[in-house]
Amino acid sequence: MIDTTVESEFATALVRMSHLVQYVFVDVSREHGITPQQAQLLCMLIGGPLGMSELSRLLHLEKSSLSGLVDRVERRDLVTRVGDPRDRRTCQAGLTPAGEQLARDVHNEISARLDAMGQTLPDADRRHATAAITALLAQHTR
Amino acid sequence: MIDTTVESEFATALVRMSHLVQYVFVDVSREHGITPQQAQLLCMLIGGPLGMSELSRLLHLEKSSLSGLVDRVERRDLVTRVGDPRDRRTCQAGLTPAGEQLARDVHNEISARLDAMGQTLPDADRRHATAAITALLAQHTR
DNA sequence: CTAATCTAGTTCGCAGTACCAACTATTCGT
DNA sequence: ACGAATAGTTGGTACTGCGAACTAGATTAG
Repeated sequence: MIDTTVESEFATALVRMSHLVQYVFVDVSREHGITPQQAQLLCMLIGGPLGMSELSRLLHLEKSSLSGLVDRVERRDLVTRVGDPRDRRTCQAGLTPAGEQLARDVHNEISARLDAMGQTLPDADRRHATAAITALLAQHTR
Repeated sequence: MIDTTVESEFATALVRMSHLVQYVFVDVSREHGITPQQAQLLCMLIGGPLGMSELSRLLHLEKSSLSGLVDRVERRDLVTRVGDPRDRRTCQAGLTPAGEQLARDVHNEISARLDAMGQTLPDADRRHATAAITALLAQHTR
């Protein structure tokens, strides 16, 4: 039997790294009493409120999925929907004070853990890898 | 108001890269009619059957979650449970021929897409980044 | 200016994910 | 042989994410 499975060190490294990052997300979110999806949403709102359509695009979610996600964090008083009087169809999701605090805590904790991992790398290597990844992201995020 | 949010380029790059990889996983899995979790399980079994406990550890899932996941792929005839006569408590999950084919297809397609992304990087940069990530993974995977 | 259309978001039903607690069955230690 | 440890399953709950159908408000065409 022929082994038809392609082995790419690059792809393998990315996939395994991705899982490692996911696990950090899961762990930190859980420690703060929310789900990773909710954490991602909160972190995305740190920069300011965003419309539902915008969020749905940023999070790669169908608008119906997003409605539910926002419902659940709103029920926890972490986010509020604010309507726009200029276009009464739309609304913006923004962080409540509690949500703002939680978002920053989660964001900082995740950054701290990933940075701690990065410390095991020589500074030059880490900077080089960061630059390469950032360049790759720039190419593949429209 | 003070901005208490830490900004780390390294952490940000990892998180965004992780999401990009996740989207590839979601897209490819969907195109093959399975969920990303099922795809991850199938890919993990390419190397041969594994016990439920082993899988639960590798996938960071509670054993009850894994039972359900294996149930669902077994219902689709992609995986079978095989009991061990030497220890009648345990069982191994292994790929069926259809599962083997699907696993390889999904794995190859994911690798191909990630490699294609990597092509936008100079060879030296890509190799350097791969080495750095691999080193980091070695440190943080027991 | 109204009718047709488009857009923004919600609701509903469904399958899947993941957890915990409780359980069964088997094996191991003494 | 009996109590403890181990492997896996079951059942209940909350959350995730999709598609289809829907509501309401904005926009465009005639």
